[in-house]
Amino acid sequence: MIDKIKNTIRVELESSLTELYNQAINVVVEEPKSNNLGDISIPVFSIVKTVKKPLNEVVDEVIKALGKTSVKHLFAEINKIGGFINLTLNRLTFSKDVIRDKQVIGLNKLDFGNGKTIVIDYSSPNIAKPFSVGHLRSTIIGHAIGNILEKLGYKVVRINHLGDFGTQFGKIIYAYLNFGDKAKVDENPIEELVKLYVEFHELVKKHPEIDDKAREIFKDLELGHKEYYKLWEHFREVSLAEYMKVYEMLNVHFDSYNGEAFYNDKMQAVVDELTVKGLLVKDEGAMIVELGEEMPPALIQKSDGSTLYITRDLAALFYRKNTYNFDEVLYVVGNEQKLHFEQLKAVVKKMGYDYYQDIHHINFGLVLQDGKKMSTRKGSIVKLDDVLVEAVNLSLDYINEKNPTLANKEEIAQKIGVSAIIFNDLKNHRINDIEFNLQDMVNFIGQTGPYLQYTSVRITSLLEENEFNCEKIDYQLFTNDHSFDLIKTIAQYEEILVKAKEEYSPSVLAKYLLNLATYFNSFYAKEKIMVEDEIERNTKLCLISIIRNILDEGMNLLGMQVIKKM
RNA sequence: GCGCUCAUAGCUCAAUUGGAUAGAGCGUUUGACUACGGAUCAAAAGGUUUCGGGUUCGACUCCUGAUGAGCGCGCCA
Repeated sequence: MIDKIKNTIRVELESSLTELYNQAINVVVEEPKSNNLGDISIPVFSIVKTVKKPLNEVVDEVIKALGKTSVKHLFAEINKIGGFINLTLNRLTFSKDVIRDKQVIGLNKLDFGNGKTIVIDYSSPNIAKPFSVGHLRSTIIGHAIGNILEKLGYKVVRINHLGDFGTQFGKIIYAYLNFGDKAKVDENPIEELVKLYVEFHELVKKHPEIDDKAREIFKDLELGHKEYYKLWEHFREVSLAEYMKVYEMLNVHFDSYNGEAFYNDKMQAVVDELTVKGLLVKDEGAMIVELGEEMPPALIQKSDGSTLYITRDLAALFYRKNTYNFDEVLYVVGNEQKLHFEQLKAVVKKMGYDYYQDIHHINFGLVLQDGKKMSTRKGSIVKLDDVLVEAVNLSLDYINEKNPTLANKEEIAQKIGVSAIIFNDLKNHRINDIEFNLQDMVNFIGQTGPYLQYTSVRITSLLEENEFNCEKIDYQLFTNDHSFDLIKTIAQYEEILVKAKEEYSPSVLAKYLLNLATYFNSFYAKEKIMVEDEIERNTKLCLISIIRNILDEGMNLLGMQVIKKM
C-alpha cells in the first residue's frame, strides 16, 4: 500500500516537474531510515543537479507540486530537512484504509501473476544417494517459491527432476555385481548403495580402468540391457520410497516425478536438431556446441555416443515447453552449477528460441562442513533424518520444560522441529553459503521459526476465547507509535510477496514475518488487550486477528506448520 | 592458470538496489509477569563496512588494484 502511494507520488511529480522545468526529471521516492523522520521521503539532490537551480528553491517547488498530487490528502505533515522532503502520513485515514483492506487476507489469491505458468524444478535428489542437507535446501526453497507464486496468482507446475540416470549407475551396478551383498542392499538400500559408490571410488584410485567398465555398463543400460535395467529400476524404487518419507514430513508435493531417465528416448531428437542447425562440432571424438570466448563449449555427446547432463536438460526443457507452455522455468539448483545453466541458456539461444530469456537458475549457496563442500564420493554427507530427529527431540524437551501438560506433545514437537529447520534455511538470502551447524539449525530463541509460531499461538489463545467485530472499532487507537508500526507493516504484505517473487527469495517474506512478529510482541508488552471498554477491546482484537492471519498465511507459504498451542 | 561469487559487531545476517545517525538476532551484562503464554519484552556494551586508490552533492553499495575464502573450468551430475 505504501509502495502504491510512493509510486503515485513519483509518477505525478515526474510529470508535473518535467513540465515545470521543461526537461526530463527523475524523482526518487523512498522511506526514511528512522521512523521519526516521517513515513515517506524525497531526496531532491538529483533534481537540483539536472535543473541547476539553488537547492532551497527546488525544495519549495517540489513541495508545491506535491500539493497538487492525487494523494496529498493522505499526509498530515510535510517537512524539509536539508535536501530531503519528509512526508508524514495521516495516521487515522491510513489506518482505516489498511484495516478495511486487510480483513480478507488469506482468502484470496492475488492477480499479480495473471494466470501465467511457471515451471519450477526443485529437490531433484540423486537416486541411490542419501537425501542430503544440500537437497533439503533445494526442496525447501523451491517449495516456498512455488507457494508464493501460487499466492500471487501464477499457475505453478512443480517438477522433481530425479537424478535417476547417468554414469553413476554404471559405477553402482559395477560395484554391486562385483562386490555387493544382495541381502544387505535389500535390507538397507540407500546406505549400502552409498557404501558401494564410495568403495568404487576408492578402488578407482588403484585401478583406473574400472572407470571405463562403469561407463560401458551405463552405455549398455542406456541401450536397454535387461539385467542392468532391472537393477536400475529396483534401485530407483527403493530410493524413491525413502525420499517420499522426507517429503511427507516436510509436507512437500510435486506434479511430476519425471527424472532424467524419462528423457532417455527424447535425446536423439535434440542431437538431430543441433545437427540440422549446424551447431554440433566433433572435437576429440566428442560432439560439442561451441559457445564463443566467454564460455567453455557444451559437451552434448561422449565419444562413445552416450549423452550427458546438458543433453538431458535440453530434452527436458523442450518437453516442458511443449507440455506446459511455460512463461518462465525455474531451476532451484546449487551455486556450483552456475556455468551449466549459463551454457544451457546459451545453447537454447543459439538454437534460435528466444525463450532462453525465461530460464532462471535459482542458485543457492552450498552447505559447507568445516568450510568445504560436502561430497558423497568422499562419504562426507550428513543425513537428513539425523537433523530432523534432533530438531524434533529438542522441541519435545522444550515442551516438557515449558508446558508439560500439553496434549499431543509429539505431534506438536514434530511441527515445531521441522518448521524450525525450514525457517532457519529460508531466513537468509539463498545465495549465502551456510556452514552446517546443528546447533544453529535447532536454535529456538530469537529470529527463529518457533518465535513466529509462538507469536501466532499467543494471538490465537486470545482470539479463541473472545468474540470481536471489525465493524465496531475506534481507529484513533491506531495512531500511537507502537500501533501504527503494526498498521504500516500490515500494509506492506502484498508488496513483500511481489518483492519475494522478483528476487526469487523467500527470505524477503521470512524477514518480513519476523519484523511483524517483533512489532506485535512489543505492542503486546505495552498494551493490555482484554480491557473493560468494549470498543477498545474490539479494536485491539481486530488488529491482532489481522496480524495472525498474515503470520499464519506467511508461515504456510514458507512451508512451515501453524499450531494453536505449544 | 582462467572464470564466477563473496568479505559488514565476538558469531549468524540486514541495510529501501547510490541517500540522512550502518540495523537486528545469538552470545555478554542488567532490568520486567497478583494484565491476557517469560520460547516474550525493555536497556547497555560491541563498527576505520578486509586493505589501498578512484568516480560525485553523497559510497557498505559503482569502477580499479591488492589480500583472503568458496565454487566452477570436455567425455560426473
